[in-house]
Amino acid sequence: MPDHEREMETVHLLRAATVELGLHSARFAHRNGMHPTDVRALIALLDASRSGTDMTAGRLGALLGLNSAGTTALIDRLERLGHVRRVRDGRDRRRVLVEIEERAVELGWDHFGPLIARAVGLLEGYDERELAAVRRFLTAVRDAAAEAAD
Amino acid sequence: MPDHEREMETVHLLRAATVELGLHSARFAHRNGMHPTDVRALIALLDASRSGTDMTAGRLGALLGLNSAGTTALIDRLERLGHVRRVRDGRDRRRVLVEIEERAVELGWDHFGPLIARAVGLLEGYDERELAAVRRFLTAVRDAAAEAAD
DNA sequence: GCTATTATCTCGCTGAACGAGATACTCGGT
DNA sequence: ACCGAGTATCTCGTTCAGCGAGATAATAGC
Repeated sequence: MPDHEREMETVHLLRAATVELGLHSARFAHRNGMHPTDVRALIALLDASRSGTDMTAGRLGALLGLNSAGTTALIDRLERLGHVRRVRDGRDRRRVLVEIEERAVELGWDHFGPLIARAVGLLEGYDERELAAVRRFLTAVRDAAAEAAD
Repeated sequence: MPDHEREMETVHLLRAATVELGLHSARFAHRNGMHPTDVRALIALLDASRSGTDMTAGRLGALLGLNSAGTTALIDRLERLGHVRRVRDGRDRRRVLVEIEERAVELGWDHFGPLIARAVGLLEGYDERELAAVRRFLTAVRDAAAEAAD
């Protein structure tokens, strides 16, 4: 049986980093009178916006694992806080598009920006092979966790 | 202004991996009739057990950011499911030590074991410098997120 | 046009977590 | 040895996120 010590310790490091990032996200939520789910919703909206897709209420709820009632309540909360707005889809008027407000984007950047900048700065000191190693590891972990969904 | 493209994409990868790991943990919770907080509690108990520290009710609640009422309810839930047991501390009889049951450890290993094994297997293909790069990155991210707590 | 399907919302309920305060135990000072 | 301050946990009543069931509104197929 081989010696897995350094590899195992690295996996623990990944978990520790994940926990701390979760706590950091929870602080953002708390500081702005929100819940973890609300933050996840904003992140999903930013991702959609970045990729040019528009987000409907139903799709958002499905992404977060909420049922329709919970989704409505979620969007109500975010709308009340001024972080999103509801827009009826003109093509299919059953659908409600959820759009993120500029204010929410700035709020998120204020909180997560410094951390992101620091991580980017760190990686700038890495050579090509080191950066590739990090990317390969993160990609594989992401895919492995995603695959386990069945 | 420098080109941050590859570094920024790597940070997005980290976030994606974090999200997927969170979902994987949520599946474990759901599958066993538990809530995210319960899983976090079990992880904290495993960490304490690994480092030989014993965990009191109060310390557990503080770690998870719960107040005393919530902590009592959490331990009640875990005890009802047979995952932990309460043990009065002999030295300071105000304190309640929370000990994890072997059954819960096995349950966790069944769920997270395959993912951990896969990550370890991946890292075995890395040379010394690549592994060090991954460890350096994760350590720095963990510390940066933890430092932001104030 | 009429029916089936899809998207969202409303209502009533359960349960996690909170604040306030009760209870039980420990420890330092006199 | 006692008393009061401090500490650890638990109890009670409340709030609110999320669920299940079902209502409402718009679209699509025949």
